[in-house]
Amino acid sequence: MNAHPMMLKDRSAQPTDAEYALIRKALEIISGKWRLYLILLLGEHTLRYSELRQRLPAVSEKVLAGELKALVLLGVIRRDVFAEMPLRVEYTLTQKGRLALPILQQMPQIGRIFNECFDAT
Amino acid sequence: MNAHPMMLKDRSAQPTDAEYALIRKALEIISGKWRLYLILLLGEHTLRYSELRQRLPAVSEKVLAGELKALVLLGVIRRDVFAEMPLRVEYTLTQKGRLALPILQQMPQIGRIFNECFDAT
DNA sequence: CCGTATCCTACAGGATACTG
DNA sequence: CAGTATCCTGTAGGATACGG
Repeated sequence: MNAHPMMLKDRSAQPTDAEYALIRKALEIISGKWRLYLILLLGEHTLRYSELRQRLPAVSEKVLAGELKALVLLGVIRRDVFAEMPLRVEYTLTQKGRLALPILQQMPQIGRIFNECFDAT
Repeated sequence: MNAHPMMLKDRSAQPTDAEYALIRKALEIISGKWRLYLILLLGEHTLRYSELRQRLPAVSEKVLAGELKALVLLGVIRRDVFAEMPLRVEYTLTQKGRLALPILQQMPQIGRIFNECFDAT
């Protein structure tokens, strides 16, 4: 493993596709108004669809369902259906999701840094 | 400092505005196709406008200038103008930017996790 | 060299009604 | 309960030409 994740050789180097692709993939995971928030919620407990809805009052059905589907496809979360009556569907972080979680949990800290009002030099 | 950045009290808790606001702010810093990449580039050296252009061949003038302006406004980077001939303009991370850098440098690792092909349970 | 100024398009995100 | 199916809108991002 390299010491520095963004190691470019010299000042005139073009961004390599490989380096940039990792960033794009990372952004795909967390981008959008709700994706990162969903991941952090599911980092604490497995939750059902209706429980997620309660925690995101502002998001529409279509969007929530779509984001969940996207996160499943990306391999961040898993969807488990229990054929009970009434139907129960639970969402849980995958192993990859749990691996990424410690890094993603630092994101609010970024927000904290830029809300603070100290010298901006 | 709390052990857990996203600590909700119980399962029926609504997301507090404060918690979600931190996430929104963090996303504002890194979202968009180029913002995070720009920050990581400037985490290595101070760069001039033309040097940034060379490293982002695919981005248009308007977008690059706009993203830089946004990052200045957010307090992530600083813009220094040197009244030479020809004109020189340099972009550098602010103190806040440097504070956030170690966390942001972990983002490519997220990309790496989800490019790997291991069991996705 | 270091950017604006215009114009344009696709798509993220939302409101609402309906379904297995 | 756990979602689709439609329809609609704003804006992020891009192409290109011009300006200090």
